[in-house]
Amino acid sequence: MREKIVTILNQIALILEIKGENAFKIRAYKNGSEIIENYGEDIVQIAHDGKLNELKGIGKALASKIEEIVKTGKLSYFDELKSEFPDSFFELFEIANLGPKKIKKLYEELQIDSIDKLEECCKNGEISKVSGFGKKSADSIIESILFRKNNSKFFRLGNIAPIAESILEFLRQLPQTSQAKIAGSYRRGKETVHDIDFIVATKLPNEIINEFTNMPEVSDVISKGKTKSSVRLKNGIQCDLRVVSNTEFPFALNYFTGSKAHNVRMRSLAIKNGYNLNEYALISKDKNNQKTINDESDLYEALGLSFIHPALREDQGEIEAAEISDLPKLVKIENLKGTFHNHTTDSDGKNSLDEMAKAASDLGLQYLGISDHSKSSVQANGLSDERLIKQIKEISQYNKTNKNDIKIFSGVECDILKDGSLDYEDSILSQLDYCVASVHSSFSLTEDEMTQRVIKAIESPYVTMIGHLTGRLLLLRKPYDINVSKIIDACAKNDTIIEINANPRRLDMDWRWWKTAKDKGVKCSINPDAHKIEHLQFLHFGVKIAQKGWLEPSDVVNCLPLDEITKLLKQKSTEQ
DNA sequence: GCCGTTTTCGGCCCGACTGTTTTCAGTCG
Repeated sequence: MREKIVTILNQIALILEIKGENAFKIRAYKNGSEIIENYGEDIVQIAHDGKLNELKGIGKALASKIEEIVKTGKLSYFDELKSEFPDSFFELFEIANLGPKKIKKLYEELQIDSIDKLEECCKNGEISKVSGFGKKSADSIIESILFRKNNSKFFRLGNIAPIAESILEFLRQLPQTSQAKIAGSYRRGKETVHDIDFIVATKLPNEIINEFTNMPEVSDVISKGKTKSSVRLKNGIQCDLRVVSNTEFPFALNYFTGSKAHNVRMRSLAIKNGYNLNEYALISKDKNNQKTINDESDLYEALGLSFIHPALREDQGEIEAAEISDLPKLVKIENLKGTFHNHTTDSDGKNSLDEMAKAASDLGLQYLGISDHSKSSVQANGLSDERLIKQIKEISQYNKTNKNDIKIFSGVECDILKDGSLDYEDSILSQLDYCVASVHSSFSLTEDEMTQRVIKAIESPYVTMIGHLTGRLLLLRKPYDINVSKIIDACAKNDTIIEINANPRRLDMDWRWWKTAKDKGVKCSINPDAHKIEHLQFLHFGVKIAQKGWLEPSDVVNCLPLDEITKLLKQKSTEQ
């Protein structure tokens, strides 16, 4: 439903652009679409309660439209607007360098209302009849169409992290570089990004830009100017470079880190304080009040704010919190003392218990939870009752040897069966230190059925935490229908932990929900879902997501040292 | 269409690059 609202509001904005409506009205719809997309609670519930216009940016008009969508599944205003255009029309906005003005022209003069027609008109040269479209435009449109066919628009954070970091390293070691950082949604730790933004401070911009466009990873140069350049890498992702002076660096870094909504707040705050803020400077209207800004924290301070961690810059209350120095002290990777969701060769992992234990110990962890698949996950070589009991004994033996100086907890990733029951009898589950319960089958239940199914598992005294709550695979598979808000309430009531599955394909539960969960007292466990030793590194992505969800070490159970986590797990098992 | 510590009207961020035309409009971030 959320997705539907987001799409409708967004498409209304596009149509209004075509119609040449007031730019601020268009912005209001785009804004509304983003607000709904990023809102951390149950938007359907809020709509039912008639509380939509309590959200900043959603006024009367948008609220009533969203309510109509929630109640009827459609919006008559939108249907009316849309009736003039075929569905395929909206594809045109996905073509790079084509915006509303050009699309309008193409539509009016050549009746282009789909990508197929657009491609045809570019190829047969007809497009040059329209003023403003030359050969270069036609070629670049054809190229964009081809790219869209071959690549999805977004990339997973985990997939591009290695190349992003290696390009950053390359830029940093250039003798002309004085500072370099990655900005954009990558820096904010978004789960998917559509480009990587680099900011470099130098006195020799031309040389930096030349080095950038000549990197071996580059497949083509999209643009190249005096202060900025864009390239496409061989793996398909776009990289943007901004070159600035040392003085401009903190402003450029801040501006291009965003988010857009955060920037708007920053700029209006600047105006309120008698400044003008842009990507190059903070200019005081009063010449005697010019501030010295050496880094981002100086900038925040100048605006009366404490430093806001990039992960929080989504205009989700961070500005208000920074004004009263009430920002969370975010969890960091070094706070993690152990982790729980990990597989071994006993089910579908690639490394043995001993290898996993050693790798975890090498990372400095004090404890490692082993949770292989349960028997219903036949495809993953799930453990039968006997094999699980055997593993429990092996782990107990292993702990006695104290090998690798790490404590192993005996767990299982237990399937939540279609009716919400668990994959083992209580007599087996009670022998474990903990249990991660996950859905691995029957994904297409209705929202109510799926929600009830998972709640039933949450209510089991043997379930310690819920694994990959929505089952989503980023850019591959949608989350299954589940009412996250109700799940959070059930977890709060039953003292059940929710995991952040740190596998970059999942990053589930979504960061947008964590603030709500935290406020309700639900604890988090950051788990790599490791199927081999290298996967333990996924914890880094999990921490980013936790940071985006405002989580502090005290919200994350695997920040507890060994003695305290042992106590917590025991407590849980004696409640039964 | 939204918003309000100048509050119900009047403002809402703006600079760089490209491709086209020939001084600028459109797009992007």
